[in-house]
Amino acid sequence: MKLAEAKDKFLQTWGALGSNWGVSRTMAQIHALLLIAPDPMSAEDVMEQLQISRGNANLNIRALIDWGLVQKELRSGERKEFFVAEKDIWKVFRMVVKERRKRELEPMLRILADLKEIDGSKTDRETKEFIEVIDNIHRLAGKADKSLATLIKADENWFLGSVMKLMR
Amino acid sequence: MKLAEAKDKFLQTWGALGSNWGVSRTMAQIHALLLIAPDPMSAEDVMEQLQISRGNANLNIRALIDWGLVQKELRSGERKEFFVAEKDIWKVFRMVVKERRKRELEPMLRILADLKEIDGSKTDRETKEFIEVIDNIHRLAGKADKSLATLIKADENWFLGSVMKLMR
DNA sequence: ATAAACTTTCAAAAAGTTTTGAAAGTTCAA
DNA sequence: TTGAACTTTCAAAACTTTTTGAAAGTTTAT
Repeated sequence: MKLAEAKDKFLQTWGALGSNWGVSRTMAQIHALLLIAPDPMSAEDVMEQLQISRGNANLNIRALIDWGLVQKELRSGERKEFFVAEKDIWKVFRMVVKERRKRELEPMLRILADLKEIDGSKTDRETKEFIEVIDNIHRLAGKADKSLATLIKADENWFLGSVMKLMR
Repeated sequence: MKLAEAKDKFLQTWGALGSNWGVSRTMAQIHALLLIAPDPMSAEDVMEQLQISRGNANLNIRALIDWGLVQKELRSGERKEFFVAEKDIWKVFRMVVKERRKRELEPMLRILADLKEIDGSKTDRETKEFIEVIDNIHRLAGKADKSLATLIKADENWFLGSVMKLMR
């Protein structure tokens, strides 16, 4: 396989993966592009390489910065902004987990806590079943939340090393 | 909060969550509905409660069965099919992880292995950077794959218990 | 103050995804 | 067999998300 072909395949694959991870297709592609770029790229460079519009490029680069996956790099004497991706994949993974925990898990925990406050006799089957299910979900979600909080802070080798050893 | 209101809120919340997890909105709502139902429900029941069409109900119930989240239940003397959701949330979680591992992680691992086969001098910066990045991703993805394989087989208390203790 | 070099915004268009519902298919009791 | 009771399929419609591109905004050198 030629380099150009491999690069393209990687952009496509990373893009597809992204849409399964709450990161939009283009966002993931821009990230992929920056990941394999040996040097910082300007918005213009990104637009050209991925054949996307100025607005689209701008929007998604901004989102990547928001997620903490890309950083601006300014050069003295240049007005243009350049961008670099975080290249430590373990850090990227943690960033994504962190962001999703904030956006999804935390709101859900609040709602579940609310739902348990349902009033009425815990005697009829419907109510009983409902409370039981919500409670189970709430407990698991709580544990997951704590585990993720720790994972977010953890060092790669330490984490994967211990978990995998543990798992024999 | 009244039971009916709480149920509705739960259906909406679970539906929204689903779309972040590779399970379509309606699919997740049907799952939620079955989760809190004290008894098995027929396709007709689901259609009525969720106000969705026959085709939609059928398609998504089938998908849920595919994912292993819902099971058919036949009653002798009745031609209609009834459906029950898996109510053990930890099992549900494992099922989802298992399915996504198969659908996303495994194909990606194959592609990454391929991408490393790139030919050409590892001397120029572009090629070097590319191989380096792909290799890092491949290694992390491999570790993740192994960890997930173990998690899928693990028992809830054992898993969360040990990981959380470990994480202190 | 001006203009060149950029970045940001946003409404409209395109693309992608999900849902519908009518028609076709299947199963089973009689 | 037949037909009633269901389930499945699929093309078209509805809805959602993403992308575009032109216009507006910002910054900096002169």
